[in-house]
Parts: sequence; structure tokens; C-alpha cells
Amino acid sequence: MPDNPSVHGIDDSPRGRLLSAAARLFREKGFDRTTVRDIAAAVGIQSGSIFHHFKTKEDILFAVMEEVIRFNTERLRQAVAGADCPRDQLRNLIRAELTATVGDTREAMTVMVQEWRCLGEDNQRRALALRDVYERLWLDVLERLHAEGAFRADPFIMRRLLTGMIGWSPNWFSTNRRLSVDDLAEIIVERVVGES
Amino acid sequence: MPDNPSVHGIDDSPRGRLLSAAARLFREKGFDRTTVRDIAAAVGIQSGSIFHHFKTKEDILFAVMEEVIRFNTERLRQAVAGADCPRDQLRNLIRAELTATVGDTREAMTVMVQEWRCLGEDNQRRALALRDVYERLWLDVLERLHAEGAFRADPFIMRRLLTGMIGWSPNWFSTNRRLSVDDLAEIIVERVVGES
DNA sequence: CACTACCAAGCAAGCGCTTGGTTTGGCAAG
DNA sequence: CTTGCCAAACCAAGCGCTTGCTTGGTAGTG
Repeated sequence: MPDNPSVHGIDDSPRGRLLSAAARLFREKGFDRTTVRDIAAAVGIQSGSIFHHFKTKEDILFAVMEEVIRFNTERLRQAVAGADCPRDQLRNLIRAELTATVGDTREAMTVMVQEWRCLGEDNQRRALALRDVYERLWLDVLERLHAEGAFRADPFIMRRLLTGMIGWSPNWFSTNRRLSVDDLAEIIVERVVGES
Repeated sequence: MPDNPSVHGIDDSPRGRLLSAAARLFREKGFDRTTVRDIAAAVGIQSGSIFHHFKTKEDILFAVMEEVIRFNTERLRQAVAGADCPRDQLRNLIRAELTATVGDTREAMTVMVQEWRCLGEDNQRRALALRDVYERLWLDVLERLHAEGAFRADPFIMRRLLTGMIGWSPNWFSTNRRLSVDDLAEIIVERVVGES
């Protein structure tokens, strides 16, 4: 029965332990290559017992995504609330999403980006609704910066470029190197408002 | 027998038609959710007949990736050769990779980014070797720009941010909108050397 | 005794791949 | 012009295995 470092924002009920293990496995091997037997073995139960907690395998994936979106939406809210001017809010947002992406919710965030299409239509719609709230927080700040003349490009497009830069980072960023999350955040800020 | 728009850089031999169909399906449904029966049906043959052309299903995936890397490495070479100063070379590189990513080799490029882990170890190493050549072309130009003082950040990191921005674009960029590939390329250039 | 959490066993479906044989197009010998 | 032949391309059938999920029952707790 291997131990499992739990993902931030998920409790350690049986259901929670299942979610953390699933998030890790989904990231390592992908949703399709992860079997319910893998997940069960990771928390030390029989494969059939999973279906006492979740109706289907896809429901596990959706639950992982739902938890991580809710947790990080709250994190973004505090990031915006923790600064006064839009420029500092942007820095906080980038730090927050970077932390989510390469830090404490890394597993689940990666899963959310990469395994989107493994959800059925209904679950995709439900997840999209949650994502809209999340994206609104970004756009509000970016639109304010744009209005101030901090950058020329369309705020929607700027957000897409940011999503790309930040979303790709788990593929190369390593925590134990010279570059810290704050360092990287600063570099990304400069991609938006220019090197001062 | 449904018709299949062939991917650029792939001929229309039986093998080539198989590759184009596979690239499209891999992108739409992912490697794991695409069955050999799907691919066979897309080109109008029996599932078993596929293994006359490829030893395993994974070999099809690798072949798709190999073709697209070779084709686009050549494209990058011409992009660099087609400009004199590093700044124009950068613009050409961004245009070229954008074209590859949202244009003619869109299917195969997306597959290469997303289905990397579906390759076995050997094939991953072989693909990585091809990618190194591709990345060298980028780094040469970025290092020259950095030496000129066009930007402060580490060229390696700058390349990673560019990979993220460009690699994410197929998830939102639409060909038939106001924004052209060249427009987007210009916006991305400005993320590197600043808005003039 | 009810409730949550779990086990042991296994089913039906779908998967990648194999097998042995058939069709097809080109091409040189008679 | 015909014939014989070969290799490439393909078919029809199905094997062995894995998959998600079901079922019927049990241990522990308040």
C-alpha cells in the first residue's frame, strides 16, 4: 500500500485519497492508459471497490478537474484582492497560476489541460462553466491594463498567450533549479507590459 | 471510402494515406481512443491490413511524428535563410511554426505535442534526437538576439515561452477570423523584443 | 441493525495483432 | 499477344488478453 502525497485542496477521506491518487496517475500515464485497477492498487483496495465512491471512471476525472478549478479560482480571487493597481494584480495572477501549474496542484492542473477531451459532452459543458468564472478574473485585470495603455494587443489574445506560456511550464520548469517561481513570473509579466 | 485531405509533406501512397488519416484521428480522439479499426475504416480497408504497412500501432504514431518534424525542420531552415538580421529571422521563425501549428501540418503537429508519452522509450529517444535539430535553429537566432540586447531574459527560457504561446494557439486560433497568422506572429514577436 | 467501506469473482465488450489465403498490377519470357 | 510469375496490397476470421463495471456477500462501527 504505497503512500500518496495528497493534492492541495482535497481532503483525505477515502474519496479524497482516491482523487489524489487518480490525479497523479492521470498525469503520469494519461487518463486512457490509467486503469481502474491502477488507481485501486495505488490506494490499496480492490478495483471493484472504486465504484462504491464513483459511478464511472470518467466521474473520477471530472471530480479531479472540478476540485482543482474550484480551489484555484479561489486562489485567483485572493491574488486579485491582494493588490491595488492592475499591474500588481497581474503579477499576483501570474504567480498564482504558476504555483497552481508547477506547484501544489500540479498533477491535477496538468490533467485538466491534457485530458479535457476524455470527458463526455455533458461533463465538458459543466467544466467549461466553471472555467468561465476562472477566466473572467483574468480578463478583468487584463482589460483594465489595456485601458491604461500598458499594452496594445487584444486582452483576449494576451490571455491566450499567457495560458500558453504558463500551461507549458510544467514541461520544463524544475523547482530545484536557480529559477524560482517568482523569477519566472517576473519574466512573464515583462512579456505583457514590457521590460522596464 | 471517405476522402481524406492529405497532410502536407506526406505522399499519397497507401502508407501515406494511412498516415494522414491516422494523424487526423489521433488529433480528434487521441492516440489511445483511436483504434486500428478506426484508421482502417478511414482509408477503406480491413483493420488487419494495416499491419502489412506498419509493425505496430505505435509505429504509426512515430511515423506521423517523424514526417512532421522532418518537414517542418526544413521549413524552419528556409525561414532562417530567408532573412538577414536576427530580428527578421525571428519573425520568420514564428510565422513558420505558427503555420505548421495552425495551418497545413496542424493535425500532425498537435499530435506530436499531445501524444508524446504514448511512444515507448526507444521511439521517444529517436524523436527527441530529431527535435534537438529543430530546437537548435530556434536557439541560434534567439541567442544572437540576446547578444544584441534585444531582450534580457535567458534565451532558453524565451524559447520555452514561445513554445507555449505558439503550441497553445491551435486551441483557439481560427483561420477565418479577422486575425491572420501574420498578425498573430507580429504580436508574438512583440512579446520577445517589445512593442516598438 | 443500519450504514459505510470494502472483498472476491467474474462478465461482456473491445482491443491490438496474427493467420492463411486471395486479388491486383506490372513485366519479362515464349 | 499471350502466358506465367511475383510482390504488394488486401480480406475474412478470430485468438488471447485487458478493460470498465457488476454482483452478492462480509467486516467494522455507532
